[in-house]
Amino acid sequence: MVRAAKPIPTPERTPDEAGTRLRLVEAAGEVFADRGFRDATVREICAAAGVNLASVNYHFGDKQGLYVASLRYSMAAARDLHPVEAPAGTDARERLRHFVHALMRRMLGEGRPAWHAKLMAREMVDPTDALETVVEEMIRPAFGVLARTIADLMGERSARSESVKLACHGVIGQCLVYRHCMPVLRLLGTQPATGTTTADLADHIAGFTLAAIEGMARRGAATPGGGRRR
Amino acid sequence: MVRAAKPIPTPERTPDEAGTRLRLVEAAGEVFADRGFRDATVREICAAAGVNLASVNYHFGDKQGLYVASLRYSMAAARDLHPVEAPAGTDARERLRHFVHALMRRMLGEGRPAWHAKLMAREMVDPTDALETVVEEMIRPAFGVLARTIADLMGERSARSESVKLACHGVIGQCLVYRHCMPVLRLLGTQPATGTTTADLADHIAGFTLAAIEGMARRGAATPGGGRRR
DNA sequence: ATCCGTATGAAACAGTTGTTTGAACGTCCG
DNA sequence: CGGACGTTCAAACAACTGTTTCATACGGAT
Repeated sequence: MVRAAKPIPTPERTPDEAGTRLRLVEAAGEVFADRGFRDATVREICAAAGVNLASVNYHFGDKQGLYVASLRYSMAAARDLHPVEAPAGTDARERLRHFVHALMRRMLGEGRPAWHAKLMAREMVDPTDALETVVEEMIRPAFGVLARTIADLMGERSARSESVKLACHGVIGQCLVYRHCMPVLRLLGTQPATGTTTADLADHIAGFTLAAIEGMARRGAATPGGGRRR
Repeated sequence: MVRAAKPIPTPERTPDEAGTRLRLVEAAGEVFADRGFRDATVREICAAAGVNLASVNYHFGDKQGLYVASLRYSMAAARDLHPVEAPAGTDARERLRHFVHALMRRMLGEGRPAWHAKLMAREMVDPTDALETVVEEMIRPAFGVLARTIADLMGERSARSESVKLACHGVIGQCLVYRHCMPVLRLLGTQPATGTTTADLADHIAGFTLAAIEGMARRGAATPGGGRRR
């Protein structure tokens, strides 16, 4: 009766109220992350959160409402814990390194952000209506940071040139493989050696990318003259 | 009664019998590819195949049986249409180019192999019991081809060295991004320009990778101590 | 204390799912 | 002809899902 008038009661409660709502979002994030939106049942989520079955509909309207809430929550956490933008004034090579490290920590991070990347991976492979939000609030800004960095490294004036875009895709792909394909790598036996840290992987990817960009510039400039990049 | 004794009646029928069984596998491949295993309903698959609802249980035991059948079917198609191994005697650079082209055609190919890569993508992001089969029959052989090629390019004796593995992951990641993230790229507006063909993308990835490998070799040779950052 | 809006609880509802059932159909062989 | 066999069919089943319902408990303002 009262409830019908407001499917989602309030966008956010008073800060001290960290009860059912928050526990639901956190449990949901974890369950959605490793079961997927459809496979995850609200019963399982509620059990994990220790709340009543009806709570999700009361607080979030429906299952999808809870899903986008947990998505937003995990995006905010990732942005806070692993910002992709380096301090102003950092040179392009170090900015690239910084970006790759942040992205890799997002991909392979432990704890809360652990399911962040899983959620995103699922959202990419089979998108829901929430994908647009994710792209606009999370991916587009990060991509802009990367594109400007790459453009600087390549000596391109526009961060929107085709070759910059391709290089960006390459960087993202190199990172993504460790989130999207980890079960495969494990079965293959090519997962990073036990001593290898996330930072080691990030260093390799940044180095690989830098070598590629400089190498391609050298090759492009080789015929006319000895034009060196640095 | 008779059926209980053989959940999956026969592995393969006589060649001319290209009826219910084949139509089911093909319809299932397509539906599984863009709905996912759980979201796809046997009702939808049967409707698409124009067969009775009970056929899937009769011919394949259960839904999962149909799933692995369609997975095998699509793997075989991809292997036949886009072999990753270049003719014997091809030099390493050209072998890399060949591999990347084949992989990219698998990822972005039209028609039958279109859903092959989608199926694989889903299987990687959220694996079922079938993943092990996929890895052994499909991914491991292909990975071996790539690893030997990269090892040759890097002048490494062993295709199993850590740096070879990392470079392989990089190549695969660069290709994967176009399958796993296409909806994101579309929303971002960074999807390949309209004139860009799959072959163009493959050429870029191969060139990028070659430049990276050669650049890293040069850098390593320049400072014999091992030019490590950080 | 009483009232009222918010929140939680247990149970039920309605729809969809994979799977099973038992009958019908066609075909080959005796 | 007449069973036997492999296959298809429409209908039903049992389990599970997201969602709703209505009753109850709590907490502060009157």
